[in-house]
Amino acid sequence: MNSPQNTLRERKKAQARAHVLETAHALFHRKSFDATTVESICREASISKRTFFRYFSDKESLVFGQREERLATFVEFLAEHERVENPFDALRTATRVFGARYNSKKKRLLAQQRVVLSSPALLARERAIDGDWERAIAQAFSSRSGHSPEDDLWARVLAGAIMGVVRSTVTYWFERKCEDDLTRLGLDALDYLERGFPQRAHARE
Amino acid sequence: MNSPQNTLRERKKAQARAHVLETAHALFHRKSFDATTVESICREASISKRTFFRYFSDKESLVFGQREERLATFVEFLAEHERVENPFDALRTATRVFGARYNSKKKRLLAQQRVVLSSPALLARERAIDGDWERAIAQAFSSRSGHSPEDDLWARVLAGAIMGVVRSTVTYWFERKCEDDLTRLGLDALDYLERGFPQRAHARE
DNA sequence: GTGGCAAGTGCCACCGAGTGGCACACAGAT
DNA sequence: ATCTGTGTGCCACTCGGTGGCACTTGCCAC
Repeated sequence: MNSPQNTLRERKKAQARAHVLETAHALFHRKSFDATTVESICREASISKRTFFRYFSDKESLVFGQREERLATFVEFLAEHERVENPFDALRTATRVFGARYNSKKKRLLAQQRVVLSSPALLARERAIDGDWERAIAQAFSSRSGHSPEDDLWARVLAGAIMGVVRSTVTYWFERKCEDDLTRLGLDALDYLERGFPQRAHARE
Repeated sequence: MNSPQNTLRERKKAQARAHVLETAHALFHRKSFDATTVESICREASISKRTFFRYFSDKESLVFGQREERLATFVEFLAEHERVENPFDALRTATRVFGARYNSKKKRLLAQQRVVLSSPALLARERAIDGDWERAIAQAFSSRSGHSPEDDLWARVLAGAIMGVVRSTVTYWFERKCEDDLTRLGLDALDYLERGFPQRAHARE
């Protein structure tokens, strides 16, 4: 339909965008996100500030640029699968697919996460993005059964729990340098949700 | 130890702070959070901008001022109870206490939520604050048993799930004008976590 | 090719949030 | 009455982000 890469205009645009992104991340690496001003990025990339904000809506979207597309991919995937599988099976399938995908991108993801961790604003934004995912999940599950308030509540609470375990799992994975198997961690977390959280021994005396 | 309200200085200060808060919320009500500039608040409250930022670290903390204290209260409560109860029982007790507290403050909470909903920045910040709660919960549960990585992961995933269901539950409660019994909703959500999420009938054909 | 059109860019002035610094005011102790 | 330290006002400044306008440059019709 669109996303044409053929005309010279489009190619130049994409190239310029990529160039800005590259220099920006180089600067974030050298200094930190907060300590890097938009102006310095523009200087380095030989672009005007005004133009920068035509490419990127935010300074923050230098970091989270691809997330919207990722969400779209995920929503599509989920809508596809929840048609034939029950919610948890659909999520398990998603975990396998996306877990494998992330497992193979460890280096890039770790570098990105280093940037995110360096700025409170980015951490906040990350959580806000989780909210979008949560809403998407809730809607997928809510539309599968009737639309009574109870079903709606059930879907939203489940969606909240899912994003909660996903975020904490991924954070754990990052902290351990992505050495664990993300798919395994994710599937375990989903089992907790489906079958209930097991009690730990009460080790205090 | 501290929090002295006796000297004239302190009284004046507290009064000034309260006055700013009052006028600010009045303005947020008239216009919206984003459409209200700090300067206009200062003008209305007869205070200088510089002084404003000595009272409030942020424009946003005009809205979220009490949350830090709430978190402290909650953490204290949780630390107290997880010493003698298992995690879920402690959470159930907390749900009863805090649910009752919130149920009795519906009006104030709804007004505040109206403000929060009017600004994406506030919604993001709200989620960031949830992150603080999540960390606090995870730490309380993690310190109860050994500190093996597995226990740690378990505690953090549970904490993520808890905040996920709490947030979605409270959001639902707000959307329905706080007409439901918050304690009941909260306890149901906790049951989901402890015993697993029930399957809904597959209503599609 | 040439000329016109529209997309893309640069520049400048501007806004709003937040900070640093300094001079002044004022409550409280002596 | 005076000294002292806290709190306040004011000013200038930084940084992210926007509006507006002039200008360049790729694209397309002729």
